[in-house]
Amino acid sequence: MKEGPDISHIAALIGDPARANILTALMDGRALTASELAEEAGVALSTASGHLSKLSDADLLHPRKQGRHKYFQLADAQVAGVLEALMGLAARRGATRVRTGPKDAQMQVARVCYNHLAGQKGVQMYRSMLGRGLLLETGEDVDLTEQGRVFVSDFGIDIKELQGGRARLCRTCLDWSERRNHLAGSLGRALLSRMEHLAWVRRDPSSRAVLITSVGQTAFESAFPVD
Amino acid sequence: MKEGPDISHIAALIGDPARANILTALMDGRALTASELAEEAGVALSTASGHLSKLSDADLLHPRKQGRHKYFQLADAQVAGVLEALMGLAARRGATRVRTGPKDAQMQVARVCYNHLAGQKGVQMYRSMLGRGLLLETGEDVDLTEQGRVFVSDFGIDIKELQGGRARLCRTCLDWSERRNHLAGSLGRALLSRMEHLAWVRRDPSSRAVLITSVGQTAFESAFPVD
DNA sequence: TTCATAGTTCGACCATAGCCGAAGCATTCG
DNA sequence: CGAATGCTTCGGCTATGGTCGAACTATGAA
Repeated sequence: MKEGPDISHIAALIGDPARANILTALMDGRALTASELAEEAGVALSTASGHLSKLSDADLLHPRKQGRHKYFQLADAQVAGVLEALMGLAARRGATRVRTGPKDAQMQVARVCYNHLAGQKGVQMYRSMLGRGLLLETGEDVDLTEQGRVFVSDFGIDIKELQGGRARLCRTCLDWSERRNHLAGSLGRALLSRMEHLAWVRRDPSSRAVLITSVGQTAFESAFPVD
Repeated sequence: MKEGPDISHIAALIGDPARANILTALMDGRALTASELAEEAGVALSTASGHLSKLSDADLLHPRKQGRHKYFQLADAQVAGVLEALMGLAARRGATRVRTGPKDAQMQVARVCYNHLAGQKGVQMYRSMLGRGLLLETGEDVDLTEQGRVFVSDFGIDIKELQGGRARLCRTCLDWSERRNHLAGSLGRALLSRMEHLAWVRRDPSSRAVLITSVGQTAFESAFPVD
């Protein structure tokens, strides 16, 4: 006896029905707010808040505050893997998910966030760059790899000039419709600007929507493919 | 809400410290008795018995009665996989294990159980045959594959003759020192008898120990290799 | 500034379930 | 046939922890 007690500790965290609902709701990698998770779990907000603290303390969740919201995400792929394995054992399906997002279809596809690209296309670009080794994700923040610098230069962007300013080159921003990261920072701004210049995209003057041209459609997909 | 509650149910089972101790003690695939598991978990036998029922009801454990003992084993590799994944997350080590087995070293290596081979060598033979597709394991019981029939015939055993008798051709028997299965049944008996005839082994007349000859040592390893 | 929304903390309540010892079966051994 | 061992069931105790509403803090909007 006196063994490592931690497997039981973690399993006990997952073992509460409310917490299990929270975790399964986050299984697809999105980030949800405390209120949404409370509803998902079927408990009061105060109760959910307690659960979310425990899950975060145990490093199963990764919380971030954005404005007056607090978004929660699974801490990493390993956590998702454990949940996956448990689901395999449980062999049950039918978790209902919250479908959340903006009403306007076009805004959901692509829009401007401050001055960089957001929406499905923004997330796609981020994930593509990450998956192909152009970006390095380190906890909260993100950076360009050497390979990424080459790619960006080839794209027609002068990195040295960007780094001159006070703004951070790369930053992550949580996409509020996709609930995933996309790229912000001066590089994010430069990429959108460059795509406008190449006539890949056109900004709708009356909204934040970004329209993708037919030439841009093809070019974007080949520049930022996702598996 | 109203989601599949089962991931929480299973996780809650693993989440109790006593049950987690029981499960980790079984992680290496051995089978242990209720009493041993009670000690391992650090609880009274009555308490452990309740835990073991719950784990068995949820199909995490596979119980078998043998004589007046009741042996418990992890239900399958998937269960072990989930525990493994949880341990990876918990990143803790140091579970102490019960070291159990007969005192006599030679008996532990190889001995006769009824009329078939038991001990390390018996388990090795069983696992080798299973791993190489000669044996088919189906729940409680076991059977020869077509490939296995060829192998056994080549070994000099007349299968048709064995099948004539009332006894079952293949049966599993739980090895009390290794706590794993080995092969019993008329085939198990025939294999031991054949190995005696080939002078691979010699039975100690004063005990149940089986002595392996030097020629047998080599031959056995090449006939029943394990990775 | 004032109001509304999002989240946290606190206090009180209460049910679940883990725990043990004692008694009851079942199986083997002498 | 007892006697001993291994396990299960039962009853009663206790504590852990999940739950909510209400009060409080922080951020953003009007």
